[in-house]
Amino acid sequence: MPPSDLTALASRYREGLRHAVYLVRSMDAEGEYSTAQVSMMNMISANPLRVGDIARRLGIRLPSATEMVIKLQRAGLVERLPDATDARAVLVSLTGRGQAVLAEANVRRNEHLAEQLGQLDDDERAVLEAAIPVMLKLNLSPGDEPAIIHAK
Amino acid sequence: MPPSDLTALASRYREGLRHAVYLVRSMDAEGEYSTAQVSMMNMISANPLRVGDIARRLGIRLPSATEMVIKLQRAGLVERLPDATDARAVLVSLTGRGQAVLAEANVRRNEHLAEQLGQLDDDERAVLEAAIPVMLKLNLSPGDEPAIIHAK
DNA sequence: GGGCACAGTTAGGGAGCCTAATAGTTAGGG
DNA sequence: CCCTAACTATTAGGCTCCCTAACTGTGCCC
Repeated sequence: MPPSDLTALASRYREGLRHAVYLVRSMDAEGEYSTAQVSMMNMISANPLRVGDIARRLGIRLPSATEMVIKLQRAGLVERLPDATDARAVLVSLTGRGQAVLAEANVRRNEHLAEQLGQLDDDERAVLEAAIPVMLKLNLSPGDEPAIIHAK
Repeated sequence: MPPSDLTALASRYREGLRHAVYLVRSMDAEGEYSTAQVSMMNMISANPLRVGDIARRLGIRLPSATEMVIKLQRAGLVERLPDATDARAVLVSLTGRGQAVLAEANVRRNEHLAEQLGQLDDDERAVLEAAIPVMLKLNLSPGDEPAIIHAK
């Protein structure tokens, strides 16, 4: 594929990305908990994770993860436990209430989005579904560096 | 399509949306100007717009648009002019420097994203391209004009 | 055991969004 | 006409989520 076509596709995909951001924002506006919070809770729902692991997987810096954890802890959704194998580390796990809230938030968000998806026809949905794995591949900063680095 | 499949698709698309958000954030980290700023500037690059029109098309509230305009004005990229037909309104237009900065920002962002797209194979790119119009359809805000971002 | 690396927190700051309250302008009905 | 209701934008204050820099405490290794 010639570079000029790539750039043209990039330009159009930027529009799609912008709309995706709006969609996420509209979902955040509906529910009690933000996308960031729900993502973090989903991340630790299977196994407790260290704060550093959370930060790395969310693509943010450690202090940002600490801040989010503290807020969720104050809301009673999350616990901070010592790691038996390393006294420096802090394990973050969902409380019982956190599990309930998370389950409900996931249902809510899925239903909200399903409502939007219901307005598409079958072909459009198939096209969207096929694109999801590609969208996942496009994630920059495949593991190490956070997505956001403030210039300056 | 049964509702249960819709919800399952919603759940998977949520993951795609999350990655899209990361991608946008990583593009913001690279350049000097944010996606929000570039979108606003693209919006007024053809014709000056009123602050209210900008807010509506960006899907944000009036005070948020005012704030963004003021910041861009202080950076010398944008001007606020009176509307001859309505003394209440304020028209926002790009300065010469704003036009130059915008053109360069669009090029840089497209090249940055094109680099990512270049790592896909042709089938994946075709799938992604086909999904863009569907992504745009998903963002219709009820009652109002759809938020259309003019990427260049 | 001294020094360095690592995990996390604290402190301070910025972008970008919000609601509520305010000032100024327009337009329509009495 | 004028008065009021509706509209446009701004100001004020507040929130989340992200950042860097500086700090505390722990682990490791020579």
